[in-house]
Amino acid sequence: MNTVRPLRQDAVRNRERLLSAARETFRRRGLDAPLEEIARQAGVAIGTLYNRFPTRGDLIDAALGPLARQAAQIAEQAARADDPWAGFASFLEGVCELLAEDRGYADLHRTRIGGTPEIDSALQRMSVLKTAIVARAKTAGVLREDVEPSDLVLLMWGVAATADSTRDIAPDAWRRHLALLLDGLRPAAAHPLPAPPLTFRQLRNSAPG
Amino acid sequence: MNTVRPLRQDAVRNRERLLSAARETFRRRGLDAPLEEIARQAGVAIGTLYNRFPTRGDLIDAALGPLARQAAQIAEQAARADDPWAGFASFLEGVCELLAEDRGYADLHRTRIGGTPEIDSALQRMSVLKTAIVARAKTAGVLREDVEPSDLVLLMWGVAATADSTRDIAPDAWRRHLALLLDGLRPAAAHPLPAPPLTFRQLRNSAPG
DNA sequence: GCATAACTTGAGGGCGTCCTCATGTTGTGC
DNA sequence: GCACAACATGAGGACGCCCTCAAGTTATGC
Repeated sequence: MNTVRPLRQDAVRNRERLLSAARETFRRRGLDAPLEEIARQAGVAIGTLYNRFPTRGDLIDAALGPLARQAAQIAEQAARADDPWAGFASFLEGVCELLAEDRGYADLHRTRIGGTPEIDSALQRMSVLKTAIVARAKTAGVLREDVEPSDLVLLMWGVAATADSTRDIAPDAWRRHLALLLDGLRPAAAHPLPAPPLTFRQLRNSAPG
Repeated sequence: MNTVRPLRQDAVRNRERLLSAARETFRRRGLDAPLEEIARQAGVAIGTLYNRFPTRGDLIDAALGPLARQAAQIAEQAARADDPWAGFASFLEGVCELLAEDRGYADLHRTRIGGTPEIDSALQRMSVLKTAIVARAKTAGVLREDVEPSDLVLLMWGVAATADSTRDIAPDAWRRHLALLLDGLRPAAAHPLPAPPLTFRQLRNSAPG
């Protein structure tokens, strides 16, 4: 349990540059973007990248931590909203906005790679808040009773997919998709659902594709 | 305009095997599956594959033609249904079923690669029928007025994405997603939509990802 | 059966990406 | 300013995939 030796100044600078390049590249190309491109954009040799971040996961964790925190913050704000429906809707809209703007975050959201405590705890916190937001909306009678938090995950994956396909051509098209979904989530619209909701276990094991 | 010389018998057999392997592999791995895997599964050298199908597109066209026809058939049946809503819903459900079962068809649907007349005309026919199905449901008053055929494309992409992520773990999860969407498409549920629908032009230029 | 065109084969060059490591460079503490 | 640990570098091996082509094999028509 010895103290971590501080980085040398040039190393700090290069780390900064790498993170900035990683954020940008992951945002545009997703989490499986070539690492060599990130190094090039950072103006640094590929070896330096591997020096600082031995695995892709390490770089992802360091680069996307802030985004995960931002997502948790969105959930917190939504949970505190005066109107339960407005809170519920703004949660979905806020997260989908992140998903639409950042391919990297969308990948993270889908595959939950996060190994670092920072990301894990942020995602955990968001998950808890999501459950609370759903519960509050249900008891207020503004959300249909038969939807579960796990459904929201599926729906957000769907919105992320349309956002992905239309990003370059109509960056707001996903809002239409989401609006239709929201209308389907209101109690007035409810017709019986044909399949059981996903369990947490199922959700954990899905989507490495 | 000379007649095409018939293939040699062994060539015919290899072609058959290649198509069968391609259907299977595309179904499981999507349209960018390694061609070498298809050749291997067909029990044929890679050169033979390139001999018969010079480009990936050629192979896709030949392998997925039947599926495109099947999709058009689904649309035809849906257009002929007695109940306009049932027809509309069965169109979405039928196409989504294809998308969920076959990653290759989902890719085709997203990227519209088809160069062969067979696929092109099938997709074309489906597009026309889709418009008719939407129109009929609207005039019957069972579908909200502000949705356009192009919206259905987006929604289906979304369902395909969730199907993709849950295929191995809960093969019917997408039905829940679709059911929620359908509820959002009913006139009773309608709240104003926040963005204009995609134009055909926009749809054509989207999603090479 | 034979000649020949049709077909098959798989080694191999090209490419992009991953990751390592020997070598060279630079910041830091004394 | 020196010495040394910390760091940076980029060539290069490994891998998987693409696609070609010279050489070998086989079906087909006579």
